[in-house]
Amino acid sequence: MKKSTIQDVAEQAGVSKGTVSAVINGKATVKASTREHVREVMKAMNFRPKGQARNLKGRQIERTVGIIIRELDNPFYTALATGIKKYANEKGYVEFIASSEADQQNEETISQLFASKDVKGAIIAPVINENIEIEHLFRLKLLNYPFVLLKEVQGIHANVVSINNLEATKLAVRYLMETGHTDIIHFAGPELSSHAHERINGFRQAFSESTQIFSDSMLVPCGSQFQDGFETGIDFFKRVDPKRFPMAVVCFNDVIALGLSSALHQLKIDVPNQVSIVGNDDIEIAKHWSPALTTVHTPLHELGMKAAEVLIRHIEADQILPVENHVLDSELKIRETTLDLTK
Amino acid sequence: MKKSTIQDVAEQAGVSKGTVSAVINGKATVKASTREHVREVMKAMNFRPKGQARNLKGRQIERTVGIIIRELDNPFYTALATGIKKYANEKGYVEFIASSEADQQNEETISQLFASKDVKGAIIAPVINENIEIEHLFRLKLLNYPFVLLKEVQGIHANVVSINNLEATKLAVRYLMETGHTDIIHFAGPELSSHAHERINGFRQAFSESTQIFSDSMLVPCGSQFQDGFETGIDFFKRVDPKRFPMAVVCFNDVIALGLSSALHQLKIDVPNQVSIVGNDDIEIAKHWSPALTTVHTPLHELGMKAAEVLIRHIEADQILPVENHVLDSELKIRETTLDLTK
DNA sequence: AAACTTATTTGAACCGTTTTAATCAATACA
DNA sequence: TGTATTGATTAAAACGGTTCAAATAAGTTT
Repeated sequence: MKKSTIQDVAEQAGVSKGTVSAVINGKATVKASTREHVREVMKAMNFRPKGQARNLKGRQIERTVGIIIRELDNPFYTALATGIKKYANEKGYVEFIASSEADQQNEETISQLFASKDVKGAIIAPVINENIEIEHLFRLKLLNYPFVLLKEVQGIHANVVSINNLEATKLAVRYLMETGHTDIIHFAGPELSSHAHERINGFRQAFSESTQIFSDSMLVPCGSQFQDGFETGIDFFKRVDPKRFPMAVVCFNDVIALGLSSALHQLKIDVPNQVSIVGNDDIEIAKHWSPALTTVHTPLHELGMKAAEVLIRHIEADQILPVENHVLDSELKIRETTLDLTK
Repeated sequence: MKKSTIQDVAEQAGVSKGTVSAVINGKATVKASTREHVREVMKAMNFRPKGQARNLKGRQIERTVGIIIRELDNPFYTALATGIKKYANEKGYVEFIASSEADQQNEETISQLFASKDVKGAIIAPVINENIEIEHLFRLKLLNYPFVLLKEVQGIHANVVSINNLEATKLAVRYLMETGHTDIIHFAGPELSSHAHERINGFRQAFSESTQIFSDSMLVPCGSQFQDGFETGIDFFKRVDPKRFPMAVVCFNDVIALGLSSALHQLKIDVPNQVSIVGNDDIEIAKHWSPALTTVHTPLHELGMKAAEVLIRHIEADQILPVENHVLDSELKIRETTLDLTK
């Protein structure tokens, strides 16, 4: 069954397209009785005017940006989106958020939808996995569609605004070393996550830049959810000889760090006196947790603002601007889950 | 400066519109050299084909729904959106999320944008305040645009899927009464929030349905953020005579309940032995908190799923369907922050 | 070199609205 | 009664692309 058009309505109602259009747009020129009649026909036919056609005529001055995040229920992304929003709103833009749920195909679909709906530009947290597909990004480039990636993607020359994950983890490890820790391990993130890999590399690299020696046994596979941190924490520490304390755990993210904290509490292992914990991200709850979590603050807000700034500049430029690449630095927030052994 | 069109590009490149179109769409029929040349002209002119015009021809089978939430960085809404997403994705829909930041004007702008971009329908968490504006909702109705409200709005007959806030709070109070509490107070939400009012009413009503007497002094203005709960908690309990214990606090939401928990911890007041706490919403962190928070579980997931189900049914119907109204019930989750005095 | 093929390109029709000048009808004015 | 005036409606021209049959160009075969 074909969708009805304004033409169909006009015929059915015995008036011209122009009149129907006037009714749709609430123009005062149409006679009350005609308006009523046309409205009834519209209802009867369940006629929904096509927005795309409506916008065609007359310049559209509307300002919109799209954001493609990877997970909806991850505070990491909502914090990021909040940063984007702040800058974008100041400039009069509305933003639409969509989540790829870490699926390449979804990312592609969404990016094409943004372009096809004349959302003016997009900020994309790209899905990264083994055989990464970037054809859709090339398609955007072909359309001169402005976009900013939140992570470098091999094979495409595009705007990037990103976090220095490597440096972030090095910051954590370096601090622990400086405060006298000699037994440092890493609760690592998901196998597939490139963030996780970068953080593992940061961990390694911190050792190679120090006098301490790295060993593979320092890497404990964990995950990214609270439950992962909790379970891995129980599993690991229930067979650790208390004589080994004090030791320190650098966690892939705050959420598993909190899970670990919870596990240690249950095992009656004292934080930070027996085990020091460092998180990563500095999510909202981290500073409210008891004990407050020492963590590497990821400047999500700044990341979002910067990405929005770059995007909007590119959207509004008359000419195609040169590609930009910005890397933001993290900052260590020392709270209550780390012990300074030099004191 | 007028935006360039495919026509401009064609003239500049010395080819026809059809050829430019073929280049844009990567058709194989165009000669390599021509393609290159046209691409260069496109770049030089920073030509961005208008998506709306591209879609005009050829049936669009695309499936999209929009969600208007009130706050981006509120897990309440992301949980809700996750529920919507689950159902919508199953049905092959992509969703776009936008936040009104509790601003009436934004809600209006966003809803019109959704309609104008042919997003097939919308789920709206409406902004409610003193002089509520619903003209934009009428405009949607005129367009036969399918939408579902997540809260009843006076003056408009539309689809609604909502939570029974009144009943939720009554559940909490009733439980406390049944377990022997006789000193129950309420940390109330923001002045302007209609949720907050409903919950206050629920609190009141629970008393009127019991033998205990309600008094205005039981209502403590608080807010909705962690910090609000913390500060109000300190302020209130630092001047409570310990002889008054045991007492119980029903909180507007989980976030302030956690803030209160934190405050009591700092004041060395024991939860639940001296003070029982009941939250509302059952956010993710509530069950991981120490002590785990007793709270009223708001079925956000179900709410989202139901709203999506109703919306998609209305989107896909040939005829205009009758308006629906669904109210979902909450459920009490008894954890560690409440003491049963009858035991 | 004529006759076929195949590779490119063109031009006109079309998509579903809005817009506006023009028409028609009804009423008011002189 | 003829002439403005006002009110409603219409018809045709946009809007900015896509599509596709037809035209043209380029290569191949005899």
